[in-house]
Amino acid sequence: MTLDPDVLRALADPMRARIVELLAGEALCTCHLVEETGAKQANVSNHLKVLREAGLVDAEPCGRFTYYRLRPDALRRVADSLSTLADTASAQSLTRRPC
Amino acid sequence: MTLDPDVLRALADPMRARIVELLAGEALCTCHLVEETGAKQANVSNHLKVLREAGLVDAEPCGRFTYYRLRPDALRRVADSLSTLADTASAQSLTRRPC
DNA sequence: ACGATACATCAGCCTCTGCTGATGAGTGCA
DNA sequence: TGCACTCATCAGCAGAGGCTGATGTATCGT
Repeated sequence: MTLDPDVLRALADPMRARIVELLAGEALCTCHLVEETGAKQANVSNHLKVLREAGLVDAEPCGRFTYYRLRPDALRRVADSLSTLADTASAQSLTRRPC
Repeated sequence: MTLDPDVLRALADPMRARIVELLAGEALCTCHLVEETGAKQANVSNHLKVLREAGLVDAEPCGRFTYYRLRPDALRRVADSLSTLADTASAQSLTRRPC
């Protein structure tokens, strides 16, 4: 299992991480996120685009609103890749390649 | 469990992700990583500094060499935070705050 | 039909960050 | 002691990415 740079990069930004944490609790539309984060609308929209393209978030148009929903499977994939990496590291913690 | 931006940012870079994957198999010194990645020595050294400051890697000076070892606990912490975030998202997948 | 609202996109600016060549410190070998 | 090697750090540069104001599109209420 190899690490996905796009997903990790999307999660690495503090504002996007905050959005992900907010969306973990409930589905929210952009105006909610603008209100919660205090950021400008264009800024939030840009971050949501990054999260969407990384596959971390689904957009659900609903009238003139757009609800955003977190994709737990995407989060779980990253968690698994990091977990298995930690496991292999633990297993070979004493191995050291000679110079 | 909140997401650690420093650790995620450290993992988000492709070259650093590659270094982490290499270190998951065995402890390596900088010259090994320079050889494996094909990057310049200064570049690798900078990436290792970022990984070190994020707590993802331990440096073990050994004569004129410096061995780097992955810290599985740090990796597991990120994995757990992402996993619990995925769990809470799954549990409340139908909740939607009204506009 | 018109105004208000929600959202996306764009161009411009600015900061951050990764890459490189050069230099310096520390270590081991002849 | 002198030389080669490993590694860290620095200054400089170039590219990426985040923030903002402005504009465009679509939808709802009156």
